[in-house]
Amino acid sequence: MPKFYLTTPIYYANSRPHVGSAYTTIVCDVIARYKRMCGYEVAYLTGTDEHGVNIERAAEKLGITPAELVDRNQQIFRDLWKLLGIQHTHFIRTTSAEHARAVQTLVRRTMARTPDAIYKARYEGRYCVHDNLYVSDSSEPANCPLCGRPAELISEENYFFRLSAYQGKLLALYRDHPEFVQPDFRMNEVRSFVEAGLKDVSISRRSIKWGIPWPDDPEHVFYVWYDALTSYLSGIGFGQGEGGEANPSFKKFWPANLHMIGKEIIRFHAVYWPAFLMAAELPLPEKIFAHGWLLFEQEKMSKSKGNVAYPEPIVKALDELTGAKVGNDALRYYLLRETVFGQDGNFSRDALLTRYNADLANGLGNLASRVLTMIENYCEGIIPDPGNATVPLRIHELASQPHRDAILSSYENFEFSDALTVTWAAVELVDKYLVEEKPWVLAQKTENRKQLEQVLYSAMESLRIVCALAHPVAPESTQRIWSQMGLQGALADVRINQLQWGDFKPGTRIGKPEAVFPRVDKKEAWERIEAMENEIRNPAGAAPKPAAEPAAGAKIAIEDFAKIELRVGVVKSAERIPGADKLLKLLVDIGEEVRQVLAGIALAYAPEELIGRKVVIVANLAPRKMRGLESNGMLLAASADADGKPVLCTFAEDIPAGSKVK
RNA sequence: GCCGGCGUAGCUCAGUGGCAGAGCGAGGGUCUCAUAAUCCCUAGGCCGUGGGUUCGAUUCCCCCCGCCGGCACCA
Repeated sequence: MPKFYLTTPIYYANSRPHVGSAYTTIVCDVIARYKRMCGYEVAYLTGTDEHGVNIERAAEKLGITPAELVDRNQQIFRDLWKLLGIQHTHFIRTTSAEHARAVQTLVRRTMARTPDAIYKARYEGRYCVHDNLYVSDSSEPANCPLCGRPAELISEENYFFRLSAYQGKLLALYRDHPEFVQPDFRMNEVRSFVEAGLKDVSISRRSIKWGIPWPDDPEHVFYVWYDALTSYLSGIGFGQGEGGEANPSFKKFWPANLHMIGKEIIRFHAVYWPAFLMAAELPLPEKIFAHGWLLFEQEKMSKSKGNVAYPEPIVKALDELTGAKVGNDALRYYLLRETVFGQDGNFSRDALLTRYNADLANGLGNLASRVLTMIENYCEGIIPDPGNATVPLRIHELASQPHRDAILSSYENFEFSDALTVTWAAVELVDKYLVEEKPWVLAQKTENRKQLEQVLYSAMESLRIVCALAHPVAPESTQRIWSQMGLQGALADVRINQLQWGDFKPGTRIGKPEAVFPRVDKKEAWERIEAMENEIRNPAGAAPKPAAEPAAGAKIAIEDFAKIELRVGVVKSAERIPGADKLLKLLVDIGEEVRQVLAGIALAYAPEELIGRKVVIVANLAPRKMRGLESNGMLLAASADADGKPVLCTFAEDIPAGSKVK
């Protein structure tokens, strides 16, 4: 039996999952179910990334230990996956003993096989706590390229991975396997990133405790990305025996056929990860697919905007309002149907409810209902024998092998929207067919019996095939229709690539027809979802959160603050810098001198409107060069979140330039 | 600034060198097996602007405008 091994990212367990994580996981589940129906033995790994400063700090805030925090959060992930019908076969926690062993085994193996791949050196630089990312930018101050938050300054002895040595090998990999990264435009982005040159990366930390200890050097703890990526190995059994490959499950499933990720973490998967594996002399995964983001009502979801959507309210609200278990399939269908996979997509409750009523309730659900009712009423609930009547041409087209194969090929290429569009075209066609043939009229006269039976058989057989083709996306409801049609066993066991017209056995006794997708009132559903979302955002009894998240982490002493010299400055001149989008060159009078300060505020402020304004300057910041120009100081500005435009600090009353701010 | 993509009916998007399409929404009609479901008809849209190639361009090329992504850069 051929194998297929796919993974979701190992989700960071510092908070609960939103629809974005659910999206990735659902997509993988659809692929996993599809592959199983094609006869593959599937290993499907997901899990939680439970180490790092962020977890430490989040736990500290709640007054619990990191272990307690991640225990709690990983359970929320598991519960959600259960609610969404996710059939993962493996779940890895990075705090588990077997994972720790795997990480240590991997690094030992690497040092044994490629002795110069890992070395110890002093790291002085910036680290983004939020994204667990070392910021390679050597300028000062540095900010995280992912989230834009200021990176924290750290200086410590670290183990480094010699990524710089892998530029040529990675480029060769991309050249020989252009399918390695998908979609293709991502491959191009990755390639140009690597062509621009690679720096070595730190893969250990000394300053934190909450991590996996470095073998024979327990002062060090593994860098979170090295730790987390290794989950793809440990999750299926790596880490046993000499070299780590003794486990039969690992032998069977590695290398992964697919790492499904969001586009924001492509660099780690398409650059770091293959380099880590090359150094360890392990086979590389076959494919990295980076999908787009799910925007919420056209905006990027972000906690600070308060527009994070969670999956649970949608699923539960639909289940409650319909009195049927439909929410999960509705969400899955919507996510895969509405967006072009790979691109950014929009998540809109209104569109979801529209899709539910139009495609699921009025479409598939109603078709099942009308066909089953007619079998019940006109054929005593027994599937009729069509004899050797030819299949009506148009129906036959949709049920034919080329058509089936077109849908399967869409699944194969992760073109879920296409697969569903074509599958649902079959639903429409059968509806049309019924209107044309009018079985309810045929049933009036006994001489039409043969034709009636042929029509109803064709409709049932089409419905059977549609259910099978839609099963990976809508597993629960298609199974329910399957059972109502009198078909035995699990639809999941059907070999989707061997579907044949005519396999529906005449004489089958159907089950009791029952609405699979009851219609919902959109307004009512919308309000119910909204209410449940608010419940999650602001749990009853919980104190409302302060609007601005306090700078994560430990308090500083007054002496620390005293090191910072803040002064009032007056902007004397301001001009754009050629070649820079965001940067302005300012001359600022701070009393005893006029300083040249560069500030990244060009998107928010026109140069001319700044002249004469009183601003706050960090006066004792070390000079730094940007775009070839020296900056002597830093302008203070506030921004709502990572994407927000900066707003300058200013004064309501008058105050002379040079005054100290404290 | 560099690289890439996009700009088509109210909305979401397909699409091809030669009569501009689908779904949703809206309007009208129809059937009655069905979940007030199905099915049929109806949108006269400068296919972003301006040039060019061509017998002919929405589809090929160039400029411009607007939007988006990656890199660089940045609070």
